[in-house]
Amino acid sequence: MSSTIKDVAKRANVSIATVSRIVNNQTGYSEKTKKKVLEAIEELGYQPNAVARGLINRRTHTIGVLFPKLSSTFVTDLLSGIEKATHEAGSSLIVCHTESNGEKTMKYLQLLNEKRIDGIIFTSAPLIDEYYQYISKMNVPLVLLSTESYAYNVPYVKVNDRHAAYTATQYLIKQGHKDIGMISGNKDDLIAGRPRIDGFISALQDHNLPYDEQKIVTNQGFSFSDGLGSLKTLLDQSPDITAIFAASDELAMGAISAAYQLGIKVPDELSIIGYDNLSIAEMAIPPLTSVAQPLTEMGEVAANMLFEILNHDKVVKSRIMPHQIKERNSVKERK
Amino acid sequence: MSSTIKDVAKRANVSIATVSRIVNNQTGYSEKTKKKVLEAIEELGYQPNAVARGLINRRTHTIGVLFPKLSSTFVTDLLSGIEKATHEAGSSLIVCHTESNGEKTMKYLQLLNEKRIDGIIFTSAPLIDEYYQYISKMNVPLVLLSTESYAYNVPYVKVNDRHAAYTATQYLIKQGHKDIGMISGNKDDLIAGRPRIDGFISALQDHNLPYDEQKIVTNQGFSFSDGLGSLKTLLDQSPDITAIFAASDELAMGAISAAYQLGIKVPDELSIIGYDNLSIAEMAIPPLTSVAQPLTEMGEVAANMLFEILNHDKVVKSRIMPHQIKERNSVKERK
DNA sequence: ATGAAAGCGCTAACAC
DNA sequence: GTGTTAGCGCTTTCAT
Repeated sequence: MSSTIKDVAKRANVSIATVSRIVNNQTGYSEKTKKKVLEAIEELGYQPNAVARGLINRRTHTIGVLFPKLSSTFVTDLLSGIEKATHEAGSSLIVCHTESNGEKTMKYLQLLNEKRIDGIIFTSAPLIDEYYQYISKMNVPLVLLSTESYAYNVPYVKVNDRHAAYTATQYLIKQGHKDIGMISGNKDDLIAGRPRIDGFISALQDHNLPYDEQKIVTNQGFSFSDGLGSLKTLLDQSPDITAIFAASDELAMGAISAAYQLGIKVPDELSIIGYDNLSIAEMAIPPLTSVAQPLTEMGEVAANMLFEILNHDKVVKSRIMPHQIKERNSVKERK
Repeated sequence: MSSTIKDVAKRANVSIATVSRIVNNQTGYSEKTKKKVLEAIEELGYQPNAVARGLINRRTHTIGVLFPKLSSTFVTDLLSGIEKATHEAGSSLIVCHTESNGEKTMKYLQLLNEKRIDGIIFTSAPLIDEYYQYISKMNVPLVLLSTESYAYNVPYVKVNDRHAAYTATQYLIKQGHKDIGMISGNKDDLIAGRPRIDGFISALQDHNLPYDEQKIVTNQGFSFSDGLGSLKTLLDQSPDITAIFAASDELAMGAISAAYQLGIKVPDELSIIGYDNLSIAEMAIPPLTSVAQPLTEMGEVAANMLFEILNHDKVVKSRIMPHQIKERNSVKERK
């Protein structure tokens, strides 16, 4: 049904080469022919076939983004930034939800390869050797988002997790808290788990506050249900704490819910600070103070990096994004 | 860098036609050649070029999904269902976030057309004439998700909003509430706004409960901040209500937060039921009772519908998905 | 069972 | 300023 460049050429009484030149804003035609061709295009409702273009130009104007199962609004925020920047750059986005499953990731990578996408954004998961090797062979640029690689030199966009955790803990300390606990994610997760724990411990030590292992409860992940279960454990281990740093907002929400069930008043009896500043933070009761990551902006930056490489062949530098405390009402000053 | 069918043919000492047959599991070659070719493929790491295939087959194995800005986890749930079914069907998904902006939608539609995607899922927004006409010209199948069209005969997947709202209200009534208010979305939204209001009113009338306009507060949208502002208005208008039906979980969360600020105890002094059963519902304090829509499943169903049309040329029937009350602790029985 | 060749819709090099 | 032609990587007749 849809017409081709041939149809346009025929209708305007020119060759397909001329049509191509005009469609691509090149030079080498008179104003008169241009007008004629444009009219023919209009009349036929001609839209260039991006598939044919992709075949010859070796550029599909499509990029792929991979992400594992994550706290949902975390993903949405990242994604909407990526999507925005991608479309502004005239490309489109193929999303691949890997469910933190290695096999599936390889399948996706293969798919993206067959589709000859222009580049990849790899999100929130460790870039293991197998993936890296495969992507290298694909020969397309790669940007890491909300993750980084210690083994390979791949540009990334993320906040400094250790630093952000330090800031959060320090905030609690400045509010007068001296006995502080942490509900953490997976301590074996070297990207987001461990650094936040390290930042927490550093802050305590730098301020000469007591620290021992009983101050931390670790979990499998960063989810609400992890947080729900962690509060009691933490309180059992360290009954005297007056404040908690939770390594994600969902963890914090879980802790708040658990506190409610236990009859512990937040923030009067216990202060809690979260991490991420998702939209759920403002819905909490009380509204959750949190370390904000600029997720949407991070998504945009990552996508723009990719296009920088793609369009200008530039070597890009990784970006550490700023974090900041978003104050709400879940932390109380302790005199 | 990546090799082509030609390279494989050369390496295996056969013609490209033979390679093509083997790759596509057709007939017309000996086991011996097959083995030879498969080896060559393996050695070269050959992956067929989907772009070239798309050009000749007129099938890109890519579908597009359009959605406006929405309560974020609502989108994620829908999206993950679509994504799952799409990849299981061997296709990929291009996401287009339209921001409820008409102009942008047309641009996306054009883009999807140029990319020659196989089909479209149109989500959660009214299918206006301009879109419908354009998609018709594109000549690709269309499925509506979480929306429907009264003007055109387009298959859709959604719950019966009016019925679901009725169920929610009836639940409140069965819990002994006689004076019930509603915090609604946009009353001019004929897809999700109006039907829920109608369902609410019907339930009241069917049970001989008093109804007047003061019982309902309408909003621009379905957001948390809409809900935050609505509670006081509703209580001012109708001070005697003991229960509220909120037309979305975010609206409900907003109302709960407002109640907290006002010192009103939920559910002891005021019961609240939400709509959607998003993941935030379980994070609320108290956990929010809500009318559940099977969002992920709806996404899967919509995608599968599209593939049904695409692969088997079937005429598909619209699907009304079941809703159900997910009981938590925000509604209290009133004796 | 296998190969040669045409062609999908387009771009770009070359010719005039 | 404009047209002719080769070819991107593949599938599919049509021969053999």
